[in-house]
Amino acid sequence: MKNEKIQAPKGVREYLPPESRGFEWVRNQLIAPAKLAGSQLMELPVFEDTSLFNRGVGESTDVVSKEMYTFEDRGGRSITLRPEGTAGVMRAVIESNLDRGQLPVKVWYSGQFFRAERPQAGRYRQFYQVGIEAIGVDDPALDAEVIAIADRGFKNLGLKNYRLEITSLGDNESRAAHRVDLLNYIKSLSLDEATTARAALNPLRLFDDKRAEVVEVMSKAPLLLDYLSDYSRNHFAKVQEYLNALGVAFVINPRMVRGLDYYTGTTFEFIHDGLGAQSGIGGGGRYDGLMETLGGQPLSGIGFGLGVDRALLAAIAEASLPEQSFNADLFLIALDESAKISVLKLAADLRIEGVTVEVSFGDKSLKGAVKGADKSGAQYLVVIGSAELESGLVTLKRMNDGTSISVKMSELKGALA
RNA sequence: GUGGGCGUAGCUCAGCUGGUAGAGCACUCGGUUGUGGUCCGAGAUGUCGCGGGUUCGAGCCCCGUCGUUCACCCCA
Repeated sequence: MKNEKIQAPKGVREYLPPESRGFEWVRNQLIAPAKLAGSQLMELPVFEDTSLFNRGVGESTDVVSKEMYTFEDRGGRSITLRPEGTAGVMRAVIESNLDRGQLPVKVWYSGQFFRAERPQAGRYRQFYQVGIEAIGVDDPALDAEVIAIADRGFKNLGLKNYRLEITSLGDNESRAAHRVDLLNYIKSLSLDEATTARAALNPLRLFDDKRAEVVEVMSKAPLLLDYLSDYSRNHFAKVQEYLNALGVAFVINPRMVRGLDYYTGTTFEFIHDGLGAQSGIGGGGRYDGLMETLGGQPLSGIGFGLGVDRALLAAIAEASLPEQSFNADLFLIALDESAKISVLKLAADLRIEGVTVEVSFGDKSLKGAVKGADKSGAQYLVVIGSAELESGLVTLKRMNDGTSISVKMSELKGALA
């Protein structure tokens, strides 16, 4: 009776060797600019009280209304696997009073997020993001810096075939004025029921509809950018001025819609053209009311989330992923049982010195073991048997050209250079 | 939640108008005593996703189901 194999849950993307090297590299490259800018790590739980997302992300969003992994724990509490990162950061900041010191609070995070969507190219039920948040200061220069940090991350990957789109969603005053006119405009259209329902939840969402007829009528709809208050307009103009000064290329997309309700003011998205339908590789924006909504001080903040899975796909699409082969410096083979202890000890000693050493295991023939050394990509090979143990001399073989020299076992490290 | 494509050896796939399965790569062993890559030889491996139906006979046809993938919706 054979046991059935267990598969990974639907929609998860795993990164196994050797591909995991690319994933690791991409994640490190994406977050490096944030560290250079003074952000510090925040390690957060992957599950939170469900109400955090209901309140923070917004009940009207698809993310909350139909894509959350929500379950009851053994104490009867409603728990949700985090679908995004910002709400959790805010919760932790408020809970631990991190906003009582020097502002802005600057943090970064990295990890898994979960949305119960139908999987697709570049869209997974468990996906990886790196992100930053800068909380407590409403300065357009900070907006520009945050955007530039994200842009730098993508440039670190060698990506070229992407664009940065920005817009401003304005302050409450701006949006209220626009909303009246937009709703009136939408009312004048003859839209189907489902679309009208969407518009009632958030009229801006209609700008995101891909159907040709909807795109057509919405092209004449009033744009939020034309309703910005003086404060918001000046703020947005400053952001653009700084981005230009920093040499960060962008286009203004007045119809940009984001899927989370907390965004206000500066909002941005990075779009890559080589990924199929799921083209967004990162996005973010300012959120004025979020802290207060979650029970904290009325502080503004700005942040972004970058999709590691999609950034990796983009790097692969652009062939910008560097060769990430893992090469040990040295490969050791024990010829017989009597040499095993010496080999293990030698490997351990060399590793303390910072040398990467692999050891052959198992009852392989010498030929098989050397073949293993070859496949490992190790630069050098040493075989140890009774002769070596007696003389203290080993044959150091350079694998790429097959040449070898005789060296003292105690001087191996120097010979590896 | 809706729709399309695809499930055959570890991987990539072939398999004619239905006659109880194949290639390449990878893997293991060998080609004289303690040294890989190339070459040569030998070898192991599949409940053809699963269940049912049609048929003398199904990898191939039909139905269902599960998985996977792409797209809609939405988003990283």
